Amino acid sequence: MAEKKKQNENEKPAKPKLDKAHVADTALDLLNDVGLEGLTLRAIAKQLNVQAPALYWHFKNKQALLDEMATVMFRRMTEAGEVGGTVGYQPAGAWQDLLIEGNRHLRATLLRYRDGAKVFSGSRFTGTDHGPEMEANLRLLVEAGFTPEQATWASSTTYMYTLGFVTEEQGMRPEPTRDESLVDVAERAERLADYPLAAAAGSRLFAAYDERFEEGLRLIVAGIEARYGVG
Amino acid sequence: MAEKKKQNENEKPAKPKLDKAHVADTALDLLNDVGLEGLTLRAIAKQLNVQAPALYWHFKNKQALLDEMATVMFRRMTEAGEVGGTVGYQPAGAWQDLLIEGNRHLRATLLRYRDGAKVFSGSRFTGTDHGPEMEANLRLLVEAGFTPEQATWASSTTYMYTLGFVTEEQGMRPEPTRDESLVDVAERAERLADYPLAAAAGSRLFAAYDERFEEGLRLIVAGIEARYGVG
DNA sequence: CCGTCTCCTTAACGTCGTTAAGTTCGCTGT
DNA sequence: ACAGCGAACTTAACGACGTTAAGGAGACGG
Repeated sequence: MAEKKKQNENEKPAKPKLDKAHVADTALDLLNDVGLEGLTLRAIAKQLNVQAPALYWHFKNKQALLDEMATVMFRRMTEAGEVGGTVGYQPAGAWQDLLIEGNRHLRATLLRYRDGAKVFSGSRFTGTDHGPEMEANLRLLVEAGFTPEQATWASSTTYMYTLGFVTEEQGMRPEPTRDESLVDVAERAERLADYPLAAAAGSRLFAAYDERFEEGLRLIVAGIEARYGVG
Repeated sequence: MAEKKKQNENEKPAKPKLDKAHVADTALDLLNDVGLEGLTLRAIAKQLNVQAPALYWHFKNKQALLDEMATVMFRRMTEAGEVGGTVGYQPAGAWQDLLIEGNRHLRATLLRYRDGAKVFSGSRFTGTDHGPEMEANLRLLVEAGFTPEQATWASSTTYMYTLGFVTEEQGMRPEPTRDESLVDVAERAERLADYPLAAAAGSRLFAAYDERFEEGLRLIVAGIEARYGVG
């Protein structure tokens, strides 16, 4: 009875003791394969070589798991060494770069996971990991000359825009790898034949997400410059 | 052929023959009572004095019903006599009023239904009812001096912002009538005690949605003015 | 009067999130 | 060395969900 630790060659390859982080990681991987509607507790459990109710030892319910996933997404977003992620790092550009780079990175992070925006915006963070990031961002804006209120409005507006944009983007083509749209653009153009501007807008809308996102960001930043008078 | 459509009505108190519009209307009413997660086919059917599978005669599946609900929401939004709703109506203000009033009205419409933004952005319109509205909006912008591309970007950016905003807003306090927030602001402030700017931003964030939405809209419109040089 | 089409019913299937109860295992104190 | 105990899981099951299959009532045209 002495040597029962970790030998036993032809048995299950791994039983590395579940924990919150591991479950959330596995669930995020699975999310890319099956999407949010296929992300069932049973599927996650199977991926972990475990039965579904085992997850209830680590999470009070499915929403708590989703919250943890959102927190992991946020952590990955900030620890990827992005602007404002590490306190004290002063970017070469001004506050404009902070906002643009930050939201660019937010979008990129959400796009890494199928239905990433829905998971993210449907959940709330579990800890206070978002505190330092938020603080650094706001302080940089305040130091650039904004009032705290203006700083809040500026980052909130860009944040809402990015979340809305990616939610729509992933609703149209939820696969992060594939490139095909869910909407048949030709069929749509036919249906809207009587509305040439709307039809033409459609072809601009359903393609070139990157460019459209960037332009929207630039619009908001230009508006902040204009209204708050900080150049 | 059949002229004998609607006689003999003094029988049961209600046998009004289901149709798509009636089902969608009832479902929208029910949505305000039970929310999106409580909006089951069985609950909708019960409200219609009908069994759940009866709905499958009118809709191919639940998503088709949600699409119809979104279409009804859009129709109600435009037929409420809003800017650009009726073709040819020239608002007194400039394109700024078109964008601001239009998005204001979009938000108001989404807020009328519990989880309205989620229903709306998770669905696609069923007909071409949105064609005239979209066309009128874009044409007004083009006539104001925008290129078609700029017009598309301008309305798309504000649209994404509004959708993202209301989605977050309803995620925090999903009840359209109640006023209490889902987040305990005091408890949150305590958790973020070490991050004064973030904590202060929180109290600005979780209250005064109206003001925050308006300010974001003004920021975007100011950016459009600045970047596209149309005053 | 018969057949057909429309619109709905009853019954059931498989899957979902979740709970209850029991089992295994490793640590701890004595 | 061993009883005890709590942590981490299992098996079993419940009720509700979206959805499908099959059938039945009632109006209509020939």
